[in-house]
Amino acid sequence: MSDDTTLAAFDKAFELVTHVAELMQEALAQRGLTTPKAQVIFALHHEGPQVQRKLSEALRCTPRHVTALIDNLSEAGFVARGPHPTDRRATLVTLTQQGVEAAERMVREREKSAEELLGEVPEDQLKAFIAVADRFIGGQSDE
Amino acid sequence: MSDDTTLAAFDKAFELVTHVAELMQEALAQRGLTTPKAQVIFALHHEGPQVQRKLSEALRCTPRHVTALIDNLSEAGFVARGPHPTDRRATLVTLTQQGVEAAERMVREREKSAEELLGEVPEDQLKAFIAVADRFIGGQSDE
DNA sequence: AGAACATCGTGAAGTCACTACACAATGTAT
DNA sequence: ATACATTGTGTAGTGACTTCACGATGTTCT
Repeated sequence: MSDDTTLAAFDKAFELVTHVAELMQEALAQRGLTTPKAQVIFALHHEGPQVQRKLSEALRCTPRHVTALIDNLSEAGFVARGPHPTDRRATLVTLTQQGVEAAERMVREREKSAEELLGEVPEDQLKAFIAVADRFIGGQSDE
Repeated sequence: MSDDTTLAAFDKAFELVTHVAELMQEALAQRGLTTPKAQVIFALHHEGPQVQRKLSEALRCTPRHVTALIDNLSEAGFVARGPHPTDRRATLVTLTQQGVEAAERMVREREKSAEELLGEVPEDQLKAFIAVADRFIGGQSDE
């Protein structure tokens, strides 16, 4: 059947992964960020201030590492620690003004990049892309 | 309003990247490998025995790191160091039997996974996927 | 109330992937 | 023969991330 195309599409997905991962890291590095740090900023941006424990779940890393991440981000001025209103063990992490601006800038750049890269692509192609991507994301057994 | 679809496709690409990267790492970890180690094995598999310097270019990492990688892979039995026929400074890295088997197994699994995941997808959708992926990748692919 | 236990964040220490620098051995050019 | 380039590796360091132990606080149970 279309085995060749199937394989080509499969390989292309890996190529895409490599390439996009690289692009993303470069873009973030330019702003002094790494992927997990950006994840923190995004999490705070659209979930609001959060406790570190919650962030560690969102990033799927240890609470200890979140401490380090927040140390780093707060030193760089993106976030700030504050007291939790009811639980005095917890600290509430909030985006600073600079953090909010960074988040918004990244959102705008996402839109700009999407338009630049895919603006001319016909809609049905995009939908096919999404459909195939969902195949990857959907069914899978790691065994 | 293909803008929405454009953004959706863009975001989907990132989702795909995250997901596939994870899948790949899990699959490799099961065999005691990491991404760069697997790259070494593949490079040797379809380029034949190579000098470390060459591998460092293929992996775009420092020669020093290749040394560490090969130390590791050779300890695990996947590759072996041998003398270079003409240049006595260089060592020639070769796949062991176990290394060859690992490479072949991974190739087979790639085919199996491709079939499982994308086997039922119509060819024109796959082609659209590839076309869109190429938009991301742009004008350049190394290798 | 007090004892027992769970939870939040962090210090200390370690692993792992990776880098920069220095260097000995070898190859190449003049 | 001298000078320089190149191959691989030791030493040392960074950065992301983990496990373990602990003090401070919150919760529950009698």
